[in-house]
This record gives sequence, C-alpha cells and structure tokens, in this order.
Amino acid sequence: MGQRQLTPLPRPFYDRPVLAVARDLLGAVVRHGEVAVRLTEVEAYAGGHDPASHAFRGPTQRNAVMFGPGGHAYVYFTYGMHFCMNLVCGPDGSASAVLLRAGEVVAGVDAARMRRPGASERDLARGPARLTKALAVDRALDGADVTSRRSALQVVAGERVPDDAVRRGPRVGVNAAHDVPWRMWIDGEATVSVYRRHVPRVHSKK
DNA sequence: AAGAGGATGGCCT
DNA sequence: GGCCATCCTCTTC
Repeated sequence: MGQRQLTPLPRPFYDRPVLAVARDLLGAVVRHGEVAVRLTEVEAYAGGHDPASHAFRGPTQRNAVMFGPGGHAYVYFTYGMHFCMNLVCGPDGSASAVLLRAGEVVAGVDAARMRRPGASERDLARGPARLTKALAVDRALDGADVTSRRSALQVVAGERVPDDAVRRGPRVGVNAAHDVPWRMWIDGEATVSVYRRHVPRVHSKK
C-alpha cells in the first residue's frame, strides 16, 4: 500500500472545466471526520447554460455557494428529508459543480452503519442522499472549504482510475438535457447507484 | 401569501 | 414496477 495521502486536493484541482474535475474525482476520497468514501459515481452540472443546473436561473440564497470559488461544498436539502453534496469547480463565478452520487465507504464503516441502520455495506453510500447520510454531511457544511488541511470535510486523491474504466451516461433524475452524458462512474463497481430516469411526481393532495 | 415540485430513498407488490 | 414521506425553495400572484 502506498503512503497515506494526508493533503487535500488543492484549489487548482477544482479550477478547471467541470467535466475534467468530475472525471478526476472518480477514485478520489471524501472524508468527514472518521468516515471516508471513495467516489465511484459523480455528475457534472455546468453553470448558467445548463438547464439542469441549480445555477441555471441565476444566483439565489440556496445556490449562492455555486457562484463562489471552487473547492467548496454546495450542500442542498431536497424532498423534505435529504441532503445532496456538490463540489464547486471551474473558474470563480462559473457556477459549475459536481454532484457526488455514490461511493464505497473505505474508513469508518461502523460509524456509517450507525447512521444508515439496516443498510448493507454496499448501500451505505450508494446514492447521493445516502452518501451525505453516511458522511454526516448536512446544511451546516454548505460552503465548507474542502481544500483546507484543517477542514473537517476534505477530498483527497485516490488511486487513479484508468480511462477505460470510466463510463458515461445521462444524468439521473434530470429531465433537462437528458441527452448530455455528464454522469460518470467506474465500470463494474458495486456501489454505483441504480439508474432511474426522471419521473414527474404526482402531487397527492387532500 | 400561496402553490408546485424537487439532482431521493425506502418500502410495497 | 409503483407509491409516498416531508419541507424547503422558487415562482408567481
């Protein structure tokens, strides 16, 4: 085993086009406290011209972090109960980000199990909201700098994933631009989430 | 001020 | 495959 990487990926890592960052995040490790997750699936979201991006209609209170510098976490709340985590990237103000969709818990499995009772080891971080649950990432970490050595939330380099192991396809749960293959995952990984096409939800009212 | 719907997940058949 | 919990955020009036 190689020497343990203790230094978070630096800011310049994120100051690149979102697709390049997304690709290189595969195999990288997100750590929050004792729990660490090796990323096996991510999705790229561009800034103002991507109709699927939260930044599409300009800055709001929720997406403000997206318009800031790269290397910060954009965490949002959805469906009344879940959090999802992105990493802001690209030049400052480009408002692009990479959604962390799934990964393999490589440290702190016991702590992750406590947070995800009943889940199999494979499912601990298999899905964007499961991943934040396993890592205990929530609203409090919106805007957190993941490049700081003293940050509780960090992203460190992992083993490089070869090009022929990187697969691409349409983004999950997204109507707009479903033709754009900006979802990326590592071929053959058990922790990659199950693909689900976007289904408009019927509003059940009393 | 109100309504619609969501970058999901868990449980059901 | 379907259903729906649960509440925040944005849009529109």
